[in-house]
Amino acid sequence: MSVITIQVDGAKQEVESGADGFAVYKSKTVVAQRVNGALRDLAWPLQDGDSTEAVEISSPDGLNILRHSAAHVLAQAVQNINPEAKLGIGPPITDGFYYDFDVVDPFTPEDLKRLEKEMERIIRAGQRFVRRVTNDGDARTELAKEPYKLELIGLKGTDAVGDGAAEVGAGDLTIYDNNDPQSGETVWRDLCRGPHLPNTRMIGNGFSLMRSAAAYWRGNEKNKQLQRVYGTAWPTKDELRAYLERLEEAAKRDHRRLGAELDLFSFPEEVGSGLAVFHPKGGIIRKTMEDYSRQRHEESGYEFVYSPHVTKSNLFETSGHLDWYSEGMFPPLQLDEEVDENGHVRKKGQDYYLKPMNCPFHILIFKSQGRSYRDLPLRMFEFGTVYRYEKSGVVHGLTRARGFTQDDAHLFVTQEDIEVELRVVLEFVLGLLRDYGLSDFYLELSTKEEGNPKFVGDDAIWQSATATLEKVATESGLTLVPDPGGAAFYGPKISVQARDAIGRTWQMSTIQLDFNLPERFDLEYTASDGTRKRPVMIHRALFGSIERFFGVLTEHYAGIFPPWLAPVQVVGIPVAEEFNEYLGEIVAGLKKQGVRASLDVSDDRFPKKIRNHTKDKVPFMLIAGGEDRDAIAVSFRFRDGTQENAVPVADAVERILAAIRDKTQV
RNA sequence: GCCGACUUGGCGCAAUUGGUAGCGCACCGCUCUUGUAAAGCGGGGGUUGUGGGUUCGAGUCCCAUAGUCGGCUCCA
Repeated sequence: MSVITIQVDGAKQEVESGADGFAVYKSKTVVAQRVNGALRDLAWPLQDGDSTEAVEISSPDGLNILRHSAAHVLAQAVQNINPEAKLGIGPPITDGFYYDFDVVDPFTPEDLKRLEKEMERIIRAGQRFVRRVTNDGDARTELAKEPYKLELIGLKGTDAVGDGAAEVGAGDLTIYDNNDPQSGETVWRDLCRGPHLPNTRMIGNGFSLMRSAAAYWRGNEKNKQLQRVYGTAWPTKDELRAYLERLEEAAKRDHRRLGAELDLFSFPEEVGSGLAVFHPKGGIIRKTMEDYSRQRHEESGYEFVYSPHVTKSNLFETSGHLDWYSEGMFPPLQLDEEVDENGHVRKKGQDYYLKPMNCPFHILIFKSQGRSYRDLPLRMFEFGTVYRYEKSGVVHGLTRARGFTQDDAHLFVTQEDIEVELRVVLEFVLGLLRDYGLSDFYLELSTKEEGNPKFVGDDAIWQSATATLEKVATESGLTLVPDPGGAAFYGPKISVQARDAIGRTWQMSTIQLDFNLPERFDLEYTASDGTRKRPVMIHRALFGSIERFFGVLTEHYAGIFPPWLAPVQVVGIPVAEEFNEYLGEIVAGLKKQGVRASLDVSDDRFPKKIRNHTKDKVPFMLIAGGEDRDAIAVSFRFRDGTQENAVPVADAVERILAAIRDKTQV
């Protein structure tokens, strides 16, 4: 036997010729190897001079391999139970995997249970995943009964593969056989570029099927819907359990659930899908958010404007919205048409639309008089309520509604001022988001997609606008992620993405440059040299929509709002009725200073009162009995159950006022 | 919009194969109430989302419709 020299995890090693990953890695937690930078099965034979690195099951690559292998096992289980099922694709995704099937009947929850059992059987059998190189012709014969796989073979090597990349890649066309370890027989196969776990046993018991849903083949609405089964898979049962607990935790802070529990808002069926009403407690939070936003805008040179909710159609014809986005608008109200007895139109009617955007109104305000360079930058701000006809399947609590209020501003600036104005706006946006308690950001630069007719306007203008945005974004020091094709139809944008308390990211603020609408509306100002020039518009919203931001904050805080936002900031809880008067005076004093404080004089007993207000997530509970009254003190209790006794009243009041004033969390 | 599931007092849930709609919390009343996450007793409240149908009989089966949920597509 000859000997070859290879690099194993950076160290030189001599091994027998023909050795593979199994010969090099003995650890059971190594599931694959990276050979000369490419992910390979452990069974991949190593050549002289190769460099190989171990892929641990718990590494990002390892988890993907585990999950992709679990997807194969799922597909095998489906075809074992229903041989007529046609295979779509089955890639790993964040925290799990899915596989798409063309089946006559959609999967039921009972089906999923049965599939899990069958998967367990396959996993216990310890089937080997074996890679086999094939070619177009052979693969087509072998997979003749799999129409979707045949389509993928035809797409091999093209960009159109998209999600199918797990099946066919740039290299050889490969099929993975699942071989029974006893008989050596191939029991199942799938077109796949791999790599895979050495055998199914390594999937262990850390997997679970989560749900089924329909999904369009290759993500295209015009294609047939396949039935998708989602699963999750982890190296160990404990990690699976921890994952399910994380989901449970996220469900607990779902703003739709907290909205009902804390009596913040609701979506009455009588009003319509996606249309919220805010209850008094939610109303206080919302008003506080709005008041603070107004105050900051005022301090930063914005002027406040107002515009109506409906307008004649010509406004949105000029803006271009009716051309491109009429599907997203509520249908028109047809007014003023008069028809005579013969059915002939005597007076032509007029279409009115609910506004899906505020910008055209602000533009009209700009146009209401001749503008000079001295007026610029002109910053118009409005809490503008807009209505968008979201498709019925996409409405989602406050985060995707059909009626919502944008904290919308439009800045009219000279070409020369764009950069400095953008910088100021970005700083303003980030500062304000921080005040509301979000602090972990990155930026996304949404640009135009070449060749897509959705994007209007001159290429050169797009390029310079994009370059300016990129420059400002980069200078902010935050991470900048490209988002090709994500721009608005009228211009590129920066969006601020914020991570919440449990690490989820939300798109918050957007700052969009617009060279298009000023053109369409023929906006002009007189420059210092007397010439007429066209201003540039910057669209920006911080919250995006107040409702959505409200929902995000609710989830970020899990309903435990910081005192300045909490609907009830202080509750006085007397140990017994006798102390109502003593505590009542303290509460009255707080109220006089603008604190949202109340005294619990209900018939409930003392412990019940503590329970009630803790559940309501009131930040400060002031408790008083005989000891406290004698010392002119209170017992200061917090919603996490901690308490400080014998706090002098003046100290307690000062701490409450400070927390509210400084917007700190307690 | 597409696929699937779901909808029972304010909220969370029950109701064997179709056979008298129940429970907890909340609410109302009374009694009690000085120390840290649920006092006791009593009471009211639902034509089971809505509209049709099948049946001697429908919360339960069928159709339609509204809404919700999970995905897909979409998100100016």
